[in-house]
Amino acid sequence: MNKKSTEFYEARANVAKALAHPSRLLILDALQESEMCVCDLTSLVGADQSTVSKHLAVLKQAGFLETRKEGPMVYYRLMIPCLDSFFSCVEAVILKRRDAGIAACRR
Amino acid sequence: MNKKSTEFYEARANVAKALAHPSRLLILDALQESEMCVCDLTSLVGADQSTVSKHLAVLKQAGFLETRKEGPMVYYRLMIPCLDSFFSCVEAVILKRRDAGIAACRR
DNA sequence: TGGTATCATGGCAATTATGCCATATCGCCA
DNA sequence: TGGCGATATGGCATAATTGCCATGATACCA
Repeated sequence: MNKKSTEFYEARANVAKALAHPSRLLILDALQESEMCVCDLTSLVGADQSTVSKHLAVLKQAGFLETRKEGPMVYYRLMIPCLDSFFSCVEAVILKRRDAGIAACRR
Repeated sequence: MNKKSTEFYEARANVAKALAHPSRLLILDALQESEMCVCDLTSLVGADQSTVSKHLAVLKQAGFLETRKEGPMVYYRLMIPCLDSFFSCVEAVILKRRDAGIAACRR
């Protein structure tokens, strides 16, 4: 049996942490359509520009995004093609909780 | 385009948050084999029993786990069958960051 | 060169997560 | 009934996250 190391799970937890914020999920969703500059994403998210910039840094550092400079603007694009299956599993969890929710999550 | 609501992303972020801890990922991994009681998982994780119990509560509340009581023991079992695709996408992100170059998503 | 627009970063306060201890609850058995 | 083992919960201290403000850095243009 392969005993997985602590780093194994820490690395995965770091990836999950990058996804653990509504604004970052909104950003990933938007970038599935096409690349966008920070200004576009700032107005989309509706937070301060510095806040959005930090969210983008988190997603880039985690490995989800890459950047492209064009003049004064920075365009972010999605680098992970499997987010669909990722989110469909998340959706399954949400549906599961919604179904069982009233019965199972109340104590 | 259909503008998704804030709750849409908040619900998904809550699911991701449940995955954003190494101990919880270890627990999910272990439960893919078979159901386990809290005492088993406590020794597996190597933390205080109350800590593990709280991790399990997080995973259950998020919709990943269900419980079965047998005498004084509580057995937790995995309720989400798609974690494999979920983690393979996480793995793709990790490889992407490690290479910082070309990495395909294994499906 | 000065001004403006776009992004990134430092710093700070407020919120949230984490982990352990102590303790409560539950099931079982002598 | 009393006691023990298995879990859950409250409380608290510490750490991490979040969001905004202020500011720095860069590109472009008049």
